[in-house]
Amino acid sequence: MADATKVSDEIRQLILDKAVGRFGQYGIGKTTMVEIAKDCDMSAGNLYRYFDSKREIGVEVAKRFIAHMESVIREVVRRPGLTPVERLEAFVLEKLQLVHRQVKEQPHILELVYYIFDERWDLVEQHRETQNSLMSEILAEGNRLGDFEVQDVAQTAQTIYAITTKFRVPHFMNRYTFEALAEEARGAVSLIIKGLGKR
Amino acid sequence: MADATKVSDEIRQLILDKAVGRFGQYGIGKTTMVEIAKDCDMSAGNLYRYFDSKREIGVEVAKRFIAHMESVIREVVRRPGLTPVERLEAFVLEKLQLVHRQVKEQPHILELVYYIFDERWDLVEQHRETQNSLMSEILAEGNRLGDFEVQDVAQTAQTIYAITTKFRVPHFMNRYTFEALAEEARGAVSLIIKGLGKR
DNA sequence: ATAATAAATATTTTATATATTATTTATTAA
DNA sequence: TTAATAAATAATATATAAAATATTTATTAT
Repeated sequence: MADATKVSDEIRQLILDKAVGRFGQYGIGKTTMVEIAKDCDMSAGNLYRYFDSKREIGVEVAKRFIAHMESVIREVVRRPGLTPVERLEAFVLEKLQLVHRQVKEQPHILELVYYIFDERWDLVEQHRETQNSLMSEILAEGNRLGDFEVQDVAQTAQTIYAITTKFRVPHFMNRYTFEALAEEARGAVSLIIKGLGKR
Repeated sequence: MADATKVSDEIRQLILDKAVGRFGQYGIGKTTMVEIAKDCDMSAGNLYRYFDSKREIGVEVAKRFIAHMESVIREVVRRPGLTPVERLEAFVLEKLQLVHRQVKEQPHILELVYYIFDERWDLVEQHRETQNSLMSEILAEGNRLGDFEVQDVAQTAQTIYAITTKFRVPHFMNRYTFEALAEEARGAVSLIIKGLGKR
């Protein structure tokens, strides 16, 4: 039984692997269930033993993408030896870089994210909470080391997340060059840092 | 001669007046040139003596809307007797309120703004410059009165404009309630103000 | 019993015809 | 000569038919 579920989870993962490839290159609309099935050496109908719908596959792929971003950011931010200020800066600038590169290199994956924006707002909120708690971690460490003097850590984290929105929403990536955004982001970070410091 | 152009400008304004009415209520797509012409008691063909295209009418209506927002904000921000901090807060919160109300009451007008996003990015930049110089005004006054201690006024104004993006982009108005956004905006303003203060 | 398929059906997308509307031009009035 | 219109044309949007694709179901294999 535990075995059966493991096998079937492996097949789910296989399907998702193949789906990312197609979705990333051609977009969800131009990818057919038959194509995904062929990539997995199975029939289209059989996909439905593992997912309810193409839509669900799309959502799972988007979830993976979000999870990937979260882990990259987490790793960068927690890299040993950084000061809290450096962590905060990394948080904002790495995310910008990540999203910007994605927009340029595999814009189709972002279709899926927009998908989630419309259908699974709960996942967006969950992501935001994850990011907020990472930011809270940075702020708390800053407080501990005496670099910051933040009263309400959680609410300040939320504020910082809100005001750095421009630097991670795909929409803006096509309007400005990466350098223009990065420049603004650095300005934002240094203003924020001043705001966090001792009075 | 000066007379002729005045007359023809009056007709242009009349056309725009009628167009706003239709566009605001039904959107640009559902409004026909014949309808606008009828509202003006003229033939559809005659509209082309005053505008090159329906598209141009749309752009001019959007320009008006932007100009209206600019004047409301300018007035609020320059209201006598406010402290620089109050002006800054008014700048952010009034804009939020204005856009939010617009989204709820006449969403179609924002179609036109998106229109401009795609076709007349120069107007968006011009608006941003206008807003930045208003913000610079606030910062300079704050410096003068000793409330702020801003090194580079212009660049700080730009930063503030960038980090308050979430509070004026229509897209976000449907995702969050007004109160949620206002709460975040207040948090943002107070963080910004700490960042502007003396070290 | 579980896993898979192939065939049947439902849904969605795409292509095409039709109708509406934007724009231009020829004509008339002030 | 300027302002306007009505009629003609070009472009766009809407409705419809055809094709492609997603999903379900009946059947077969393991």
